[in-house]
Amino acid sequence: MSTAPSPATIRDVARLAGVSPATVSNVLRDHPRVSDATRARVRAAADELGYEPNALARSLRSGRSGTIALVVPDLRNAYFAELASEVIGAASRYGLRVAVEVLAGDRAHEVSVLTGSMTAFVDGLVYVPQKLLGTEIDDVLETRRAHRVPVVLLGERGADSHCPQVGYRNVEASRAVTELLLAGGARRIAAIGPHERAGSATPRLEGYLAALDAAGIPRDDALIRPTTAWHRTSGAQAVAELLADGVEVDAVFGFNDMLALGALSTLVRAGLDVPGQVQVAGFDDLEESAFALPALSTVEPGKRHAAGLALEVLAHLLEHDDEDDPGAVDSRLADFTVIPRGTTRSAR
Amino acid sequence: MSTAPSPATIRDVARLAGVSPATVSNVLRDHPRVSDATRARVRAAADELGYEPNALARSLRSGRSGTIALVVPDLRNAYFAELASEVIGAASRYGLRVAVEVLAGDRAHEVSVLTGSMTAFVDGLVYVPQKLLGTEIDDVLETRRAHRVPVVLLGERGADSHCPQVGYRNVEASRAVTELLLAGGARRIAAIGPHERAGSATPRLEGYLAALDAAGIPRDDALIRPTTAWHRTSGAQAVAELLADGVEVDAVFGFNDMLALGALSTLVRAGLDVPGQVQVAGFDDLEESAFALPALSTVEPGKRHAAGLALEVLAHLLEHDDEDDPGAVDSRLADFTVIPRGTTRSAR
DNA sequence: CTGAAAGCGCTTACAG
DNA sequence: CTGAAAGCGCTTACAG
Repeated sequence: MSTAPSPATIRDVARLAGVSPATVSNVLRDHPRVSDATRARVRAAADELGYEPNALARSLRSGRSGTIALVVPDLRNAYFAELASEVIGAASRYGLRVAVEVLAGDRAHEVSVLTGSMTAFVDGLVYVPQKLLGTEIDDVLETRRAHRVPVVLLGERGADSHCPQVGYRNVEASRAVTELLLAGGARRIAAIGPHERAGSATPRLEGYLAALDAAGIPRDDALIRPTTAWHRTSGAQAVAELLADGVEVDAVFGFNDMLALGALSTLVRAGLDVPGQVQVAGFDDLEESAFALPALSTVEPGKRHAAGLALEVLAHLLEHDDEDDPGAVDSRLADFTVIPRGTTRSAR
Repeated sequence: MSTAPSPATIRDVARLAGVSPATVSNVLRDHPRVSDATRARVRAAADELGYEPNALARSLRSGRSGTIALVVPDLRNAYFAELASEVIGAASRYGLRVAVEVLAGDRAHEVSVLTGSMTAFVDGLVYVPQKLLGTEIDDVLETRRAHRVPVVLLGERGADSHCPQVGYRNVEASRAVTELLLAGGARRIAAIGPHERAGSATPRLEGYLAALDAAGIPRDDALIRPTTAWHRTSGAQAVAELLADGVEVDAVFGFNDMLALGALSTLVRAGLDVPGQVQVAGFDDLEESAFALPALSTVEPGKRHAAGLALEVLAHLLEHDDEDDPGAVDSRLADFTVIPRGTTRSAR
């Protein structure tokens, strides 16, 4: 107690129980072919010594840790926090633990997280790329592939990658939520959030335009307000500029809930009636959105579904790590749900 | 390329470079006593084979992984998400990676996260307890201690534990924010969030009562509204009940920002003027709070400071793992800042 | 049912 | 400056 004791090893337990380390190992992993008497003796010895197997050694020898890593851009962003919770939930259904690693940095940091660190200790990876794009991802993940660690991509940035991917029906969901606005009588819908970079912005713009097109409404570039940062402040500012420019507008579609929430706050502060004068809709269905005033209409893209699909694919790869054709891409899309709330007018 | 290649090992590199594995190891860890010629040959061989050291083996042998685990209750809760980001930032300043593990479950799950899983692969632990209390924590962490993995507790639940702890000045901060309400002219301040269970509720109630006492205002139990869940909905409901009960109130102190935000939304929906008729203040300074309408007055308890202190203590233990007296408790408290915003009236 | 041996892939003194 | 040897703590066939 006074001198720091070395942690007990399997050999200590074996010696105390009067058996071999192999037998201790068999008892501890519930191997059937061990006599009850031996089993009891080993258990007692292990208890007495407070023995806990060294997970590092076990993992090195067996090649399995029972844990996967989830690599996400940023937990301060509620979308990723909620998605992470879904991934953790889905993993537990497969008996897998999750270690979350956060990127929140530059490209070099993203590369170092993927090549080193925790990802080296895990059996598989669910990866939501931040700065890296399709083919770069494949290059960086070469290391993981060499070590037989399967990777599943979650989100839209991995387009050209050879990794299996799970994503959302961005075009369709975006179109559906735009149609909710149209059904409420909107004719001049601002789109907040498009940009040129890879990711969800392009398909969401496409869905928005498709809805307008189907309704016979021509595209008006004055209503399309680019923002690369999809934060609350960007949404607030984009709408403030829209109003300052004197652009006529009767609805706002934020490409994610944060943008929509920022837009909503600007509209309310400006004294406009939502949804009377201006309707608002977002994309993501964050928990917070239900509590906005008025409650934000949005589309739930299928976070839980996507997390479930990602784990289904990953669990499959974990089982059949050697047989698969490395070129085979297994891509799946989650189901979405439009959620009308207080910021939209109900259809007639 | 067609048959899955085994990952290259240090022996493969050694063979190709015509040296011993020990030399390869020395080159890769930038050991100085290696000739430039050998160094170049080893580097070339490693590149050619796409060699990446097996972190598991390295860690087993060297006893260091360069990663710590952060164990937190729930990432959906913005407070923990923001705290996690601060811990990650602080760790990077010590050259440490962070693997986040989420509890979000029952006691048994909390125990299993602490004893097994990723915590077995890391050099140290920053742990924000959820269900476990002081002495139980020590029992569960016996395993980590045996393996010489230092643990630092973050938060208020570990009171009786022998682990070093970092926390907030709950009483003082709570008193200071209550005094902000008093300075704005409040006399009937509701306290939302007290409960009997371990944690921050008790000291925050104490701070609230101390402020009232100093101002010569008697305690009124009708204004003290217990809630165990510190969510937005609980805050909204508590205030709704307060209003329904016809209790006279001119200010609300939510024991965290989520409660305050819920309270604020109920007040605004009820048509009350904030801060004209009722002032509101919270505790935590979540990013979201600055964007409420009106912006929420609150107290920043020192999340970044606490994260920095936790890492300072942990880094110290990592350096001096054997010399320390296991009974020594190193507790530190973070500095707080009162943040007046739109939900309080400025003092005269 | 149990044990001796080999080995997972590294790093660490220790010789030379 | 470089290499042979031992060993981190386990698990895994393989004998018996």
